[in-house]
Amino acid sequence: MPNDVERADELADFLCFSVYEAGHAFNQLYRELLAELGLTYPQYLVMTLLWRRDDRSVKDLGLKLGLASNTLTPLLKRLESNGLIGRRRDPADERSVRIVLTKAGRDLKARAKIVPERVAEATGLTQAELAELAETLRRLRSTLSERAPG
Amino acid sequence: MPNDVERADELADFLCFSVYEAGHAFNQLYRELLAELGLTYPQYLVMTLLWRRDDRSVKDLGLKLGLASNTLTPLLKRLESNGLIGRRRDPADERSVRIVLTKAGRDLKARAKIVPERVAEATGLTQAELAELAETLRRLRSTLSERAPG
DNA sequence: TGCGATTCAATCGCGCGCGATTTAATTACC
DNA sequence: GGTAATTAAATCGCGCGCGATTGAATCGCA
Repeated sequence: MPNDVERADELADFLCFSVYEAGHAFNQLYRELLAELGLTYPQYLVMTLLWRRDDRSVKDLGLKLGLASNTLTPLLKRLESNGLIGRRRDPADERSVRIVLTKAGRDLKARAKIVPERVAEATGLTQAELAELAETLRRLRSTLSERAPG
Repeated sequence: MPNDVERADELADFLCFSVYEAGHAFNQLYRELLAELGLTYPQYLVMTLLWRRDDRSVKDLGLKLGLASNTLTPLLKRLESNGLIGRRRDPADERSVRIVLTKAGRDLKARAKIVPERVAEATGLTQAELAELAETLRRLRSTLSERAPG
């Protein structure tokens, strides 16, 4: 990619390539780290949420991850068939499906402990830089998704 | 997502969610902007490269985008069947396939001009901030992909 | 010249993302 | 209480990403 970016629209294209590539790079990194745990990146994100708090609805997971049931249902079925979670209808509201960790799912938390450590290390960034970048992206994402309130 | 991130490994998880979401947000934004052009985000990236310089090999496009033929070949066939590009074997090296813009593909460049403008606008960032963020992500991506030179 | 190694594109299989639709349960309101 | 509107998951279709493999063309080297 050329470095002679000058105008805002070229910068936007440059940023767009950068975000695209950074996403790929993170995906690749997580893929390698998660391979021995038998998890994909999105599956790891779901497990992370469940390790923080168990027994969530599909809806709740979807809100945290920005995903709907069309993505989550198949993903959760894979986690279920891998023995990491259980899925059952909420007796109090049969529309809702509650996701709970199995023992294997809870036990995986300890083995997954090294993942964020390795990621932090691989970025080569200081804690302060990590925090700043994450916050910048978080704000950028807010700005982008507030636009066009469709 | 909680804001009480303190240790580097929690920051890494926080960053990972942020990158994941920022990627989604960009995808979403581009999807809306590109819908009227009949392009997807990766297709737009390919077209952008071809608008900069026409007549590239699949290999070259792949190097620029970090994609291999398993992703590019079907994508390029879609662009071809939409009449935006042509694909032909390089007579000088029959292993290689050259991608060239059709008239419709070249004409689309003018209509696509507003895309990066809208994106720059939607980020709500100044030119300086755009440039800095893009450069940070570019460096992060370099660091991440240089690790483990597999 | 011949033959193994390399390179490039294509193909296969699987797991996301997501717009759109469907089905079932619950809520709101008359 | 009955019906319409809403809500939650599931399903369908398609387009990426990507590890792995295949097949054809080219290169390297004796």
